[in-house]
Amino acid sequence: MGFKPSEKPTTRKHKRGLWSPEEDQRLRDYLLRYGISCWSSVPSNAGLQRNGKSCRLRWINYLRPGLKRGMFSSQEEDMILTLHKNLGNKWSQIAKQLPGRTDNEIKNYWHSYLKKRPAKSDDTVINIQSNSTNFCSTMDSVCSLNPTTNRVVLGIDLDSIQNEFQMPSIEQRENPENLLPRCFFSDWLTTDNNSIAQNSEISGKQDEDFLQCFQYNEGHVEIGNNLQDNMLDLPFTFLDQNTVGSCFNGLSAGNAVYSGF
DNA sequence: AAACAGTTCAACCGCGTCTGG
DNA sequence: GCCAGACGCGGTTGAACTGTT
Repeated sequence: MGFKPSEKPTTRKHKRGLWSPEEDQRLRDYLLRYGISCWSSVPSNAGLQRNGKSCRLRWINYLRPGLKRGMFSSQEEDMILTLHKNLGNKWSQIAKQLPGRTDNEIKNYWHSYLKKRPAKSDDTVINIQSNSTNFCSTMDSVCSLNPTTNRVVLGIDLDSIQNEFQMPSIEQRENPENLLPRCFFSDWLTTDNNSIAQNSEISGKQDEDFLQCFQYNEGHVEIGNNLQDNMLDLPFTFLDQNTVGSCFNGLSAGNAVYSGF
């Protein structure tokens, strides 16, 4: 934190230090309602004495829906070790491969636990490929390897997703007046850079299409093949794009569904 | 029970990159 | 091309917590 709360200068423009529950609530309410256009304007609009940077960090690391709290599973540990071996301290890149975890969280975990741990054999990825057990569990989702297709399958409990992300019910979906708040799938489903657009079988599709494909495939998305070769270049594919519903047809233009976070 | 040491993790800082004028 | 503001990332800090003596 780098400060002592008791030493807060009264002349400081922005409040610093730990966030109070009231501040969290203000920020959460504001962002869920209006989304993010410009972080620097968020504090004043939300009635906070923080700076935009602090708000952004608080949101990303703590308030953002879909974050997974608590201990890392052994599978997650293995993934971090494998990815860190390949990437080094590219925490944001590593975090993208671990749904629900933040770069800060992973970085802390690395420095607190993994760095001190004796090196394990580095066949984690091979182990992933050699059996079909889940290797990545998150809030209500699991990643596993489809041994037939040799692709990673992300399976998600749609009920929990709907609750967590305030997705519309079937009835709500049919009513275009019911617009979603922004949902926050970017770190669940995106891979690095533009790999989706570049490599995906849905190249060229827009964000909404992507999410539509995801949602109405019973929560299953295959996210790549040849995992062993390059975990960071995972093209997305969809098990069945035809099962997409009209779930997000009610979204108005500019009402980003999952991107931008 | 108190003092000290070690650990955890939320938050800050600084810098590089991106973007729009 | 230049500049300023915004954003994103990795490194660092230190309060709070936990364990040990």
